[in-house]
Amino acid sequence: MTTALLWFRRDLRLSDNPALVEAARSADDVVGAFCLDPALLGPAGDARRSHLLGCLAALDESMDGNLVVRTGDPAVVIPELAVEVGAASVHLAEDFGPYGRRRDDAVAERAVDAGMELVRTGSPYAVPPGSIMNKAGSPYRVFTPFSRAWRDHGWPEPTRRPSKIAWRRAPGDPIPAPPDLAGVDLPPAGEAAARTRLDRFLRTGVRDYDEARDAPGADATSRLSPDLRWGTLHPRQILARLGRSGAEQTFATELCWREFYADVLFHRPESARESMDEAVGSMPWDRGADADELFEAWAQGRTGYPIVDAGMRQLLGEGWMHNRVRMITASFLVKDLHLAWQRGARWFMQHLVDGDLASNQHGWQWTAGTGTDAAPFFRIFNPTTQGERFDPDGTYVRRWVPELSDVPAKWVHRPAEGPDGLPAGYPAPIVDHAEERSESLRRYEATRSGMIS
DNA sequence: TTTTGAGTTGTTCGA
DNA sequence: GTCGAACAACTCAAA
Repeated sequence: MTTALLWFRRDLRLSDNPALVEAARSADDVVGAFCLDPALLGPAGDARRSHLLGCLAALDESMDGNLVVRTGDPAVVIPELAVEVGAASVHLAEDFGPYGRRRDDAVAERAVDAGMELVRTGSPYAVPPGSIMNKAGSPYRVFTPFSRAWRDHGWPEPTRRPSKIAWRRAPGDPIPAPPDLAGVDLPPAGEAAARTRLDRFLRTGVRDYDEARDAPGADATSRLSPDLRWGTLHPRQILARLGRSGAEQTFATELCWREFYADVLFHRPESARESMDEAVGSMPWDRGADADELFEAWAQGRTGYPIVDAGMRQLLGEGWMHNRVRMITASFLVKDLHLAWQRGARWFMQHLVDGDLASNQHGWQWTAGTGTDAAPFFRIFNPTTQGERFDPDGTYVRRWVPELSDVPAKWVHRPAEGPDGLPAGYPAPIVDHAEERSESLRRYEATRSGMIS
C-alpha cells in the first residue's frame, strides 16, 4: 500500500482539484490535511477565521470525517505528518503569495530531507501568476494588455471530482469552534454553499451585472469573493459557465483583475507593504494623535459622510463591503484624511471575510495612486457625489446608518445641508471634502516638484 | 526604429 | 442643464 499526503491550503473543495486528482492517482490511499498556521491566522481577523473554520467543517464532512487538522508551523507539522503516515509524496496546489512561497520552500526542503517528494499541481488561478509576459519578456504593468494576453493564454476545463477516494484517517486536532462574532453576519461556508451561490448568480444576477454591480443598494455583485479566497470554488469553474454576453464577459474581466493583481504581487512581493510608485508613496502622510482620531472615526463609520460610514459599518457588520464602496472609503482615507494606504489596507485585511493579500493591497494601491496601472493621483472620489450617483435613493446608506432612516433622499448623502439639519446621533462631516481635496493635490504637487521628500 | 493611440471605476471648471 | 478640457506620466502594442 502506498500513501499520499494532500495538503489543503486555499483549495478547500473536492471538485476540480488537480492536486487531489494527482494525489489519488499516485497512491492507494490519501491523507487529506489542513494546517492551522498561527502566522496566517493571527492577522486574519475573526470574520475570515470563522469562515475558514466553517469551510474546514464542510470539507471534513464531504470527506466523511477524514480531514486531518493539525496546528503549528507547517514547515514542521507537514513533514512530520508525512513521515508519520508513511507518505511517499506530499501533494499541494502552488501558492504564489510572498509568505506562501517562503513557507512552501521550507516545507519542500524538509520533505526532501525526509526522502519524499513535494508535488505542486494547480493553483488558485485560471492562469498561474508568472505565466504571462509581454513581448519584451517582462511582466505586464497595465491591465488591459494583460487581460488580452490572459484570454489568449486560456485555461483548462474543470476536472471532475474523483469518483472514489480512499481517504485514510490519521490523528488530528478537532476543528476549533468559530470565534464569537457578536452580530457579524457571515455567508454559509463550504463547497456546496459556494455552488449554490454561483448557481443563483448565474441564474439571476449575472444578466444585470454590467449595470447593477455599481449600485451598492441593489447588492447585485456575485458575493463569490470568500469562495475564491478559500478555493471552495475555483475561477475555472466559474469561467467554464460564463457565456459570451457582455455582462458575463464583464464578470470574467473581474476575475481577470484578481489574476492580474496576483501576477503583480508575484513579480513584486514587496508591493504587499511598499508603494510601487516611490514618489507618490513618499508623500507626507499624517500621523500622531489627531491622525489616530480620524482613523478611528473612519474605521467605526463615524465620518459624517453617509456612503463612507455605511461602507465601514457594512465591513464590521458582515465582514464584507461592496466593491464600489471599497473604492470610496479607501479614497477617503488616503485623499481626505491623508493617511497612508497601508493603514487602511491592514484594517480591511483584519475585517474582510474575503481578505486576499494581492487583491486588497493592490486595490488600495490603485486608489492611492501608488500602484501598477493606478488611478491618476488627481482622481479623487467625492463621497457625496458618488453616493448620489450610485445610491440615489439612499437604500444602501439607510440600511447601514439607521440615523439616516428618516432623511429624505434629496438630503440623505448631505444630511447637514438639509432643512431639518443633522439627524440625532449622526456626526457632522469630520473634514471638508473640498478643502482636503485641495490639500491632497497641494501635497502631491509639492512631492512631485521635490519640495518635500 | 519610431510614432501613435489607448488605457476600469473621477471631479471640477468654464463655456 | 450639458459638454469638453484639464488634470501626469508612462506602458504597451500596433502601425
